[in-house]
Amino acid sequence: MNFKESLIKHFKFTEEEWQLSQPFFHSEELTAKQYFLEAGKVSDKIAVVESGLLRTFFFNENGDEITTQFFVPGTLVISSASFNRQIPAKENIITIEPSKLIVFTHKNMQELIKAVPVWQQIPLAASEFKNRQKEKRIIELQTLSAKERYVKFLEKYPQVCRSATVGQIASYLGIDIATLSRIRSKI
Amino acid sequence: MNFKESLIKHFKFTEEEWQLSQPFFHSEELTAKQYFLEAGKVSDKIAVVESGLLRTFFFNENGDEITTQFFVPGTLVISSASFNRQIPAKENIITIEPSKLIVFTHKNMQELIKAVPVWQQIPLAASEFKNRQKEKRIIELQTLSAKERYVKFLEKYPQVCRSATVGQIASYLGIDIATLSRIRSKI
DNA sequence: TGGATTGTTTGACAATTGTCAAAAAAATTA
DNA sequence: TAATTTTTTTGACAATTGTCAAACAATCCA
Repeated sequence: MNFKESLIKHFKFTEEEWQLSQPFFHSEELTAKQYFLEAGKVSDKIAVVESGLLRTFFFNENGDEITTQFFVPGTLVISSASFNRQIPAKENIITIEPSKLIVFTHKNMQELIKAVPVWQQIPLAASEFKNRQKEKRIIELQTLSAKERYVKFLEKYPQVCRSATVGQIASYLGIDIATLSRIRSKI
Repeated sequence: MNFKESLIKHFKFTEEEWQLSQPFFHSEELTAKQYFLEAGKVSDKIAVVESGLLRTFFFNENGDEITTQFFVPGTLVISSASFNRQIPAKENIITIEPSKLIVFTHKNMQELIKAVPVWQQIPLAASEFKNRQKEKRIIELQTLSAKERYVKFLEKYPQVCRSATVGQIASYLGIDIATLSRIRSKI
């Protein structure tokens, strides 16, 4: 299901509303390892992934990269804190693979909501969806062993396992890279 | 800062808007260990904590209670999944101490938004706030050792440490109860 | 009050996970 | 392609965390 179809399905967009909306967003293609957002800058855009793969990361006090999110096709790429409050981002968002995105700038998003009222409901729905995702992730980190977390990750993100490095996945799961390598060798 | 003051400060409520809003919510006092929401039921209300302490928990496959959130004064008590989508809750919300709550029913909340438009912005703001909270919690679970998580918890929730049991805090931090007891004895 | 229940601590030990270093493999680029 | 860089794996070992069981302490009511 692509972006248009899911708007029609989940938010009852009409064909007309879809047509009216189009001028307010655009497509962008990023090559591998290109930044969508850099730490320290104010995020002025969000995007829906059409194809490819992205991740969010920051540097911890030891200078190690900590990956906190992966963005697969169909998901919303956003730094909530930076985009919603227009403050500098603490994290980076970068492509892992070449990716095609549907991009909404902060300004266009505001105008789109005014121009096509059905969009009013989207930010809350998106925020609540992210909330439910994070809640699941919290419970996994809270209750599962390293091996169990990896097994669930494999099930949920089989594509990511092919493109992301062991180091990226390890930091996402809160496991040491050598430990994850051993877990993988036993599966 | 109480509930009224924070609406005025963060959402620019006028005295009149506050007065108009009052008929749409009410105060409730719960004794210790009283349920605010039971797993399996559809949540029909949310609340702001005036005083006291609550927690969310569910049972894992071994039948152990897993505490996933604590609600201190000033915070919003909600099961997002159940309240927003009106589906049965997977988790319980229960008081730890006797608590005083400002309660909004699902029906009243809808009417309040219609009657006093300044409320329109609240659900999104609340959802985004919860998102930022959860993001912080994820990073703590992902990057900190058991001891570090407990130290941060102590700083953030000194009140909770006094009322909650070691078992509740341990499950919240994803630590075995005996291990947390040992960590505590060394601080 | 006293008995029962619930919660906490502790010991002995086991399992899991992390650290450091080096080797092997894979990816990048000159 | 060859050289360089990055990533992954592996070994030896250490530290952290979990398990099971028992003792101890605190709380709850009858």
